[in-house]
Amino acid sequence: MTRVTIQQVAAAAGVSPSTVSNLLNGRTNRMVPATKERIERAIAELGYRPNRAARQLRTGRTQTVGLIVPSVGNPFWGAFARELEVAALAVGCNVLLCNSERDPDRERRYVEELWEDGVRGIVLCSSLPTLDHLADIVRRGLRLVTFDRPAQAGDPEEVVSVSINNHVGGFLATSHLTELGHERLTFVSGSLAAVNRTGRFRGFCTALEGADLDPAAMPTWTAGGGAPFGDVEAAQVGRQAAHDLFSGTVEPPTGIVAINDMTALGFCRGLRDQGLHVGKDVSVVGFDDIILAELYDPPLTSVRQPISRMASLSLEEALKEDDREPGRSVLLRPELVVRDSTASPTGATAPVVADEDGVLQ
Amino acid sequence: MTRVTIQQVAAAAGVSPSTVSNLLNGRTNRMVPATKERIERAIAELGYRPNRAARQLRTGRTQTVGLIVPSVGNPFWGAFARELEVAALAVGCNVLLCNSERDPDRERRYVEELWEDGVRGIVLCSSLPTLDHLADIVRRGLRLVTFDRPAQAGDPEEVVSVSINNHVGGFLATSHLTELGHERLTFVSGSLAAVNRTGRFRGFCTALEGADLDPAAMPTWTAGGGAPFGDVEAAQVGRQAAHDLFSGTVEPPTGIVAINDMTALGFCRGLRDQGLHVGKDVSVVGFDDIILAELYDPPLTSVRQPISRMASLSLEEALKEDDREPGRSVLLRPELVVRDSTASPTGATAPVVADEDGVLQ
DNA sequence: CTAGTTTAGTGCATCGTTACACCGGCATCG
DNA sequence: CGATGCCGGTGTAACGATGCACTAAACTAG
Repeated sequence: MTRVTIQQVAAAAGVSPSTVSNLLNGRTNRMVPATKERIERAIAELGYRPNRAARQLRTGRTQTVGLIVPSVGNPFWGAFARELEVAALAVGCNVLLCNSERDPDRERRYVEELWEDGVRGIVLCSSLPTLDHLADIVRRGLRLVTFDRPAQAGDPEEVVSVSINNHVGGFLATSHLTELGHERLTFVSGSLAAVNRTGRFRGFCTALEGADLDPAAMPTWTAGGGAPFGDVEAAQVGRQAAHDLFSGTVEPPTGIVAINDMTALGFCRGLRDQGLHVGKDVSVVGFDDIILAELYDPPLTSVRQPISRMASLSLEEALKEDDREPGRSVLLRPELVVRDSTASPTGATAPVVADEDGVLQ
Repeated sequence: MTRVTIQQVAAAAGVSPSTVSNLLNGRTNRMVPATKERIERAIAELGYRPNRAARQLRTGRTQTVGLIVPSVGNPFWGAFARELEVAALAVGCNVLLCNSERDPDRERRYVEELWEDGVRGIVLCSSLPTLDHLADIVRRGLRLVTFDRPAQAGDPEEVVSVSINNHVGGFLATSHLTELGHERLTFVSGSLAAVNRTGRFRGFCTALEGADLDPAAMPTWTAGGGAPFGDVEAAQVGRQAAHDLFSGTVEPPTGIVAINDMTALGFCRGLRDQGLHVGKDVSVVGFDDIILAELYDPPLTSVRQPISRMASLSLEEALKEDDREPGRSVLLRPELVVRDSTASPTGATAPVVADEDGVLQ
C-alpha cells in the first residue's frame, strides 16, 4: 500500500540514503562493488521505484519530453507521436503529448506549462514563421527542437531543428509530374503561412522552371489565411480546392501537388464529387506518405518522410544536455513513392521505373 | 529566471504562506475579502504559478489523467485522444498519452507508472478479456475507466466503463447488409480476443438470425491470435482477409462486416488487388467512422461512435473523486452511416432512406 | 465581567530525493 | 614519524507546497 522509500532501501542494505541515491544516479565509482550489489538486491526485493515528484522537486528536472503537434487526429502526427514514444521508451523517458491545433496562443501556453513542469526538452511540431512567442522561454534555458521547421533567420540560436528538405520534397513531387508530361499544375494548400509549406512550394516552383514552365502562370490554390489545420480541416481544404478548380471557367490543371496527404485525399474526394477520376483525368501527388496513401483507391503517389529516423533524432536533440551545438539544423532527404494517382496527362499509365515498394531510386 | 514561490507571494501580500495556500486551495472562507484580494493581486503581479512537483510530493495527487490507447497511429485513437484533451483542458487537466500496442505487459507497465506518478485517473482503451493484471492496482485506489470495454463479470467492481453498445453496432452493420439482400456474409477481424470485438461479433450473429440466416454457416475470418493490433497491422489484416476469401475455391461472401475502419479499408484495398469493386462486387461495412471513411473511394459505410461525448464522459469518470458508483457501465448507442461501399448484391444502388449526412434514422 | 465561541490567520513538521560538505581510516611519501 | 591524499561513505539542509494544530483578537451570552 504505502510506497517504498529510499530510506527503507537504505535500511535494508545497511547503508545511508545518500549512498543509495549515489547508486541511483550513476555515481558508482564512490562505492565498493559489494555495497553496490547489496543495494541493488534491496531495491529488487522491496520493489523500490524512485518518487518522481520528489526527485523533480529536488533537481528541477524530469525524465519527460514534451511533444506538441498540430493534432493527433491527423494520422501523420499520430504516427510520428508513436515513433517518438518508441524512441523515448528505449531511453527511459516519457512523452507528454499536446495538440496545439496550430494556435500560436495555445502553443505558447503549452510550451510554458511544459517548461514549468520541468520537461527536459520539447519537440515542437509547428511551422510558424517566427519563434518570437517562445524566444524568452528558450533564453531561459528551454531545450527546444522544432520538427519540420528548418531554422530561420531570427530564430533564437539555441533552437535545433529536425526536418526533411521540403524544397527537395516539393521538387520531387513536381518534377515527377512534369516528367510525365504535365504542363498545367496547381499547388494546393491551406494557408501557406508555415515555413515547411513555403519550402515545398518553392520546390514546386523550382521544378517548374526546370521544365521550362512558368510558375507565375500556374494557379496556386490556398485556403483563406484562417486557422483550420487539423485533420478534418485539411481534408476539407482539399475537397474545396477540387470543387473550385474544376467548376470554374478557367482551364483546370492536369496535375496537383498537395501540401500533405490529408489534403490530397480530400482533393481526390472532391474530384470524385464531380465525376472525375484520379490518376486518369487528374494526377495527384500527396506529401507525408501516411499509411492511408497506400490503401487509398487509387493508391496515392506521395513524398515520404522518414518519420522513424526523424523521431529518434528529435528525441536525441531534445535530451542533449551539455554539448549544445546551437542552431543545428538537420535536414533529411525525402523520397518520392510513386503509386497510381499519377499518370501522364493522356491517361496512359505512368512509365516510371520504381522498385517493388514503389520507391523511386 | 528563478521561479516565483509561494513565500514570495506571501511576502508581497503581507501574509503567511499558509494563507496563500489556503486561497489556492479554495479555503477562502478562512479569510476576509480584503486579504483575498491582496493575495490575488500579488499572484497576478508576480506571475506566480504553483510548482506541480512540490504540490504533488506533498499531496500525492496530480491534475493529470493518463490515457492508454492501442496506438495513436490509428486515426480513431488519434481522434479520441484529441477529444479527451479538449475535455481535459476545459477543466484544467493534462493528459498523459501512452501507446500500449495492445501488449498486456506494456499496458500494465504504463498503468503502474501512471499510478506511481500520481495521476488522478486512467482512461484505458483496451479490450482485454480480463483486468486481472490490473486488479491489485485498482484495489489500491486507482480510478480506472475502461473505454470501449463494457464491464465484465470478474472485473474489480471499482472499475467504470464507457463504451458504445457493440452488440447494437454489429447488429446495425449486419442487418443493413441483410436488408440489402445479402445472404453470404463474413465477419473480418484480427484476433477476437477483446470484449468489444466479441460484442460486435455477437451483433453480427443476432442480425443473421433475425434474417433467417445461419451464423454457423458464415465463414468468419480472423487473423491468428498474434499480437498485431496497430494501425498498419489492422489494415494489413483486412488486406490479407480479402486475398484469402477471394482466391480460394469456396464461394466468397457478397458482404463484409469489418471490425473497424482500418481493417475495412485494408480489405477494400485487398479487393482491388484482385480487380474487384467495393460497393459493386462486394459490400463492405466498417466500424468507428473515422474521418477517412468519408474520404475513401467509395465512401465507406460505417458504424459511428460518438467519440466526443464518450471522451467527456470518460474524463468525468476518471476525475470523479468521492461519490463512487462502483461498476458503473455507460453504454452509448452507435449510429450507422450509410455511404457507397454497400449496395444490394445485384449491384444496384442501395435503396436506403438516409438523411443528408448519410445517418440512418 | 467572565467564560465560551467564532474569526482570521500563522507555525511547523512533512512529503522523498539530492548533492554538497564533511569525516574517519588507511596508504603513501619525504 | 607526521603530513598529505584518497577511498568509501554519511549528515544534513534544502526543493516548494500543504494542512493540521494552534492562537490572538473579537465577539457573544448569561
